[in-house]
Formats: sequence, structure tokens, C-alpha cells
Amino acid sequence: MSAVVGMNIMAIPRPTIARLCKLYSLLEEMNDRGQLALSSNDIGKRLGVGSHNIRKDLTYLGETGTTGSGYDIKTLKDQISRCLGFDRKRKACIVGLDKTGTAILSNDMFFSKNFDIVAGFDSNINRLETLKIDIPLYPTYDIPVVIRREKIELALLTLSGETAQIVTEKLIDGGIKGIVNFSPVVLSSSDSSVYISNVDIINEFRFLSALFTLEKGEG
Amino acid sequence: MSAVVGMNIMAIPRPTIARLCKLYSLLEEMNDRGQLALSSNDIGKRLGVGSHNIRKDLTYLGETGTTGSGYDIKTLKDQISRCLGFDRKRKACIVGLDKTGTAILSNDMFFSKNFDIVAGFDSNINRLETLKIDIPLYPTYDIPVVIRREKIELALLTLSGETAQIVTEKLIDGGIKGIVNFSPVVLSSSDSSVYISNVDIINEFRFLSALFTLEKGEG
DNA sequence: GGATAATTGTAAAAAAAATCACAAAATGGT
DNA sequence: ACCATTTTGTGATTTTTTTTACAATTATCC
Repeated sequence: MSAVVGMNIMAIPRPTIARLCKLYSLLEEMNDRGQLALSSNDIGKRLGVGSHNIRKDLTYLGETGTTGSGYDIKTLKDQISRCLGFDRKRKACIVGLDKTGTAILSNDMFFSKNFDIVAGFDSNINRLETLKIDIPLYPTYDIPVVIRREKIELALLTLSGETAQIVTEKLIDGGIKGIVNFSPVVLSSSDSSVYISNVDIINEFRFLSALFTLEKGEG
Repeated sequence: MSAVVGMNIMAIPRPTIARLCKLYSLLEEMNDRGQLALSSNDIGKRLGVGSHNIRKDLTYLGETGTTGSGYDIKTLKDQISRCLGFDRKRKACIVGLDKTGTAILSNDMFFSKNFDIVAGFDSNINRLETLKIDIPLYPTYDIPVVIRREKIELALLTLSGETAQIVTEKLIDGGIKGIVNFSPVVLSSSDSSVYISNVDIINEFRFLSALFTLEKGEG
């Protein structure tokens, strides 16, 4: 006669998910530096939000901290890992291997514990032959087949032009789950079950200048 | 005896500002393609939000659309421009000229109508001499002086390592207004009047995988 | 030119998220 | 061992944001 007690399924709000992701990065950083614990106050200051906000966010993970001495970094990192699904590696690919794409790839930071880049795609077949990268490379028309075969979940789009939307359709066709779009076009998903995150530096610049124009009244 | 009537100063919510920035990009794109008008429905679909949300957002700009035929693209673009302060060029700089930095710079998309990259910084002086870039280059210790002299408002940080926080202090010291942080560390601002936007691809990957783990129950 | 369809703008309601306030628990110094 | 301090966890409150619903306006088709 066991009642389902632990099943406290409460949807985590998106803003909370976003903050937990950032917190995870912070925890990795602090852990690497040898730090052992953090208080909600410390975290809030580093992330630029109030300490109550952090504490509230952490309630979604269950019991986490220790009154009086804050949060144990390793424990908290593990809890976020488990809750957000960072405890297993996910396969990813990169589409577009021009300067920007290869630069990001060369950044070894990218080969993190959470993701494996297992394929690269480019429409320029000549380029594929000259590139010196130690991941398998394919032409873009192979996208659906490779995605499906390799069970790739995530894609990074680093394309400059019009091809972005076409490539997106191919990715969705292959059953991709998430796309980080680094190209300057606003991508929309034909399939609403595919999450797309648009990362655009010009857009960030615009957002920041809008902020200090509006919130500080600087013409 | 003129009452101040037009002074309808109503703070624009941040989510709205963010959406208006994205909408601006979309309008640029559609305008380049020769399109003339868009309905709130079209916009919503492209941006992945409801049409009411768009209409509500646009009320902050004052009267904008035409009942029955939607929004005139050029007009709307201009209105957002004026409201968010995109109607004057802002000076920006880039800090960190390794592979990633130079790749982003080479993307001519970056030299948009809204921003002027007027300086580049790197701590490696040898690198500065070999780079073939047509913007003035300086060593990082010159940051405060150059920022102040050139009245630079925005900075793009493309550093790989520990130096990011030190460089940030220099930028703030020079009076920078906004920083787009492309480095993998979580930056925090010692001066709360400086806006910092952290752009981190790994973090985006994590966010997306958290989303489909939580919202779709995929282990 | 009139009926039908499309579309905006907004007031009101609902939902979501952030903030507050404080009891309870743990720590650390003496 | 005690007291002052730190810090968490959480229910209640407030604020913010989204959604709804619909009247008013314009375009379009025959």
C-alpha cells in the first residue's frame, strides 16, 4: 500500500531552467577553482539576481542546501545534472564549416563533458576535403540520413546566408531535437516539437543598446 | 496652459524589448526580400509567440498598424528604431583576436548599419602585428584609455580563458555601457550600471537539452 | 456598393514569476 | 555549552506578463 510520495512532479518554470543552466556553469567554474561551497547570496551576486530567487529556484531540485553554511558545490552540481538531464552525454553536430564554424570547433572548450560533436556538414564539398578536423564530415544533403543513423540530438548552425532555413528542414527531417542557430536569419521551426535557440551577436548588441537607451534615458 | 499630453512614459517590459529586437531583425530580413507588410499573425508564427503578444508589444510604440491589412514593414522598422535607439550608430570594440574573434570580425554581417567596430584589443602583441584587419589594434592595457577617447559604448569579448574578468574591469573602468561576453566564464559586473549579456553555446546546448528532458520527459 | 473576411487595439482576467518575511536550523567563536 | 550570526526553505503577497475576448476599423470579393 505504498503511496507515490516522491513523485512531486512540479513543472519547472522556464526562467528557472535558464538560471539553473547558468548556475551549472558557475558551479563548474568554482569547482575547478577548488571552492567547496556557495551561499544563495554569493550565487545571486555572480548571476545578477536576488538570493531569494536562487533559493526559490533550488526548491525545484528538492532539499539541497545546508542552513548556515550554504550549498555544497559538488552535490548541487550533481543534483542539477540529474534533474536537467546533464548526466548523460548527448550527440551533436555542426552545420557550416566556414571560418566561424571551424573557429568554434577548434575551441576545445566545446568538447565538454556533456556533448560529443560526432559529425560536421558543409555544402561545399571541396572544403570538406581540405579541412583538417578529426570528426567525420559529410555534404549537407546527407544530413537526414546521418542524423538518424548516429542518433544526433543537437545541431549547431553556423551558416552565413540563405541556406539556414533549408538546412533546418533537413535537420528536422532527420529527427533533430534542438538547434542552436548562429546564423543571422530568424529561424522558425516547421515542427513545434523541435526547440530552436537563436544566438545572434548583433541582436545582443541591439538588446543592450535598447536597454541603456530606455532604462537610462541615453539618447 | 498646455498639459503634457504626449508624455505617455510607460516603461517597456524587458521581455517586450527582447521581442522587439528580434522583430527588428525579422523586419530587416523581410524588407530585404521586398515584402511590404506583415500581420501580427505572420510575425507571431515567425517568432514563435502568439499574435496577441505581438500586438500587445506593439502598443508600446503607439499607433502602428492598419486594421485589416497589418503592419507596414518600413514604418514599423522605423518606429522600433526610434523607440529603441537604433537610429544612431554606436561604436563598438572587440577584445580577443584569436581564431574565434577574427572569424566573427570577418563576417561582414557584423558591420551592420547599427554598429561600428572601431577598435580591436589583444594581449598578445605579436599577434596584433601579424593580423590583417583594417581596424586599429591595441594591446589590452590600453583598453580604458581607448574606450574613453573613442567614446566606445559596446564591447564584444571573445577570450578563451581567465583574462575575461580582468578585461571586464578594464572595460568598465573606461566607461563601457554594455558587454557581450562570448567567453565561457560567467561574467559579473562590479558596476551594476553596465549591462552584460552572456552568450555561451554550451549553455544553449544545455538549455535545449534541459527543455526536451523536462518538457518531453526524454531521459 | 454592400456583405464578408481579415486584422488591429485594448480593457479585463488569468497565469506566471519575483519578492518578501520569517521561522527553523546550523555554524563559529569564546 | 552558549549566544550571536549566517543561511536555508517556504507560504503569502505583490508584481509582472500573458492570454482572452471583443468592439472597431479596413480591405476584398463579387
